Amino acid sequence: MRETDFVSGFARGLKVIEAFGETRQRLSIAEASKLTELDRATVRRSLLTLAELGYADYDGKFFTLTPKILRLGHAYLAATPLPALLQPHLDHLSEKAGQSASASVLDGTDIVYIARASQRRVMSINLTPGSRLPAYCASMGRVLLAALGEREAREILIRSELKQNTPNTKTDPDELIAEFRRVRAEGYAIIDQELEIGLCSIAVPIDNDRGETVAAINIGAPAALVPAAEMKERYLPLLKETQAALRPLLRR
Amino acid sequence: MRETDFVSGFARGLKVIEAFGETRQRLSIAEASKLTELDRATVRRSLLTLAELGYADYDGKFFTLTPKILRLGHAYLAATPLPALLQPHLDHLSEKAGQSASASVLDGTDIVYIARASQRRVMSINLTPGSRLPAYCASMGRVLLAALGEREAREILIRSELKQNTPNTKTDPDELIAEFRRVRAEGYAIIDQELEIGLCSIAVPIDNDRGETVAAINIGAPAALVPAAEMKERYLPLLKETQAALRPLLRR
DNA sequence: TGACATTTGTTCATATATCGCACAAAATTG
DNA sequence: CAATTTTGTGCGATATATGAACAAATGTCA
Repeated sequence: MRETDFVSGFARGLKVIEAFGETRQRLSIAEASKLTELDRATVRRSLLTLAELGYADYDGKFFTLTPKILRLGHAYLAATPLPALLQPHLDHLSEKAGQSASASVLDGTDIVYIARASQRRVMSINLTPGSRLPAYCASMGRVLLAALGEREAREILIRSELKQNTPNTKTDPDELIAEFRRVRAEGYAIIDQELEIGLCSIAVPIDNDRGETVAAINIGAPAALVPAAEMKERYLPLLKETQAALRPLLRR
Repeated sequence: MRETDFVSGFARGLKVIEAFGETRQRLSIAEASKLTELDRATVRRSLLTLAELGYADYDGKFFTLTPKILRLGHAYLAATPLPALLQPHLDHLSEKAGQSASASVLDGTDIVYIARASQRRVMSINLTPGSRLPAYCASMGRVLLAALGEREAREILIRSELKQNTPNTKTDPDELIAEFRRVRAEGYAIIDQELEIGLCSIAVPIDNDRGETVAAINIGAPAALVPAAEMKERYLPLLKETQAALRPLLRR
């Protein structure tokens, strides 16, 4: 790509939108400038542009995003067949398991939820399409990283902030790589309260007809109700069933 | 705002992202140019910028959005307290009613879902946060338009494409305005298969402590199971309960 | 409180980058 | 294979980014 095929004003603007993501709903120009490491004048112009277009509100001091910004992400959810294709299968799976079922894909060091069928939410985490979790400590993340191959998986681990969320969290890259090898061999990943105390989950990959992994699906359950040891026998058959039902639908 | 406080390259880029929304997952440069009414060279630069940043894939012919684009919308959902605040109440409401419960806000002529607790999906519509429906024929839309006051509501109706989705759909502006008056007086709106045959819903406004309507919540049910006539007695008390529980939480 | 220091928002001139047109090349279509 | 559509690129006109300078607001400390 040539230098002139890049619209830096656009790139800067997107960076400004993402600056709101870090649990900051209101940003002053100076704050946004710090977060994005862009010049204050530049950030100001981006923010005023967002306000002019209705993507943000401005009270003279703080900018806040408006729901119109959801159009951008929705463009993906509406236009991509995968989420809509997975949804009814997740509903069915969730129904049969009596637990929440989700689907996600990898984006950098995170997994991104693209569909979800939830039973009553008992966990503190509120997950919807678009929600993100660190891949290294999520069952779907393990499955997706395992599908990448060792070198690429290791590169992502290096870029990840391997945080000890709970006493159970595995944070040693070599131990994780070994776990990916097991996941590849056995076809599923189980997380026993590595992300949050009280939460277990089990995931399997979703492959297209070429055998490429395009997503992962999982079932999450409260550890109090379903000990990690029982996750496999209770839910793996259901996940495998869903996996098999989806394979012929995923052409390309 | 001064002319020079507007970054048109940014605005053009956002328009390009939205072009994917119209159920088009793959766009060529020429297609995107037509949809956005932007010059081909401009669209090409925007698309290549998106690809360079990882928001889009490019196979040399077609561009597709990647899940990274969800970061943009998620910045809103994560940063705005309203969706997270509403979610547990919707879960509870959905549980008690045995039907799906949702929350939405107004964006132009559309309502935008910001949170949802779904029971098994029987309807053809797959709704997630970010999903949009025309306000004039949705129960939450009626509630939100009614809250605006007559002149503003009428302006939105004028801009709306008042489509006859089903034989039940009300499309006469004056009839709709009269209905808004009733909604304001009685505090709820019911839709009887105006959007889709077989789907009924009932909605109430969610006000903050100043009495400003900040969102609407609803319960949707299959007409086959719950006739429109029964929606009020079955669900209005539950909705009112949720509405009351939320009021003290919405300071500002 | 009031003086000083710091942070924040805004403006401006100018160097730089982008836009959109026109043309050429490539791909698609019938 | 000719006609049509789509894509890539060079260039002049135009729009934007930059960083310094200033003004206004905010914070700090005696």
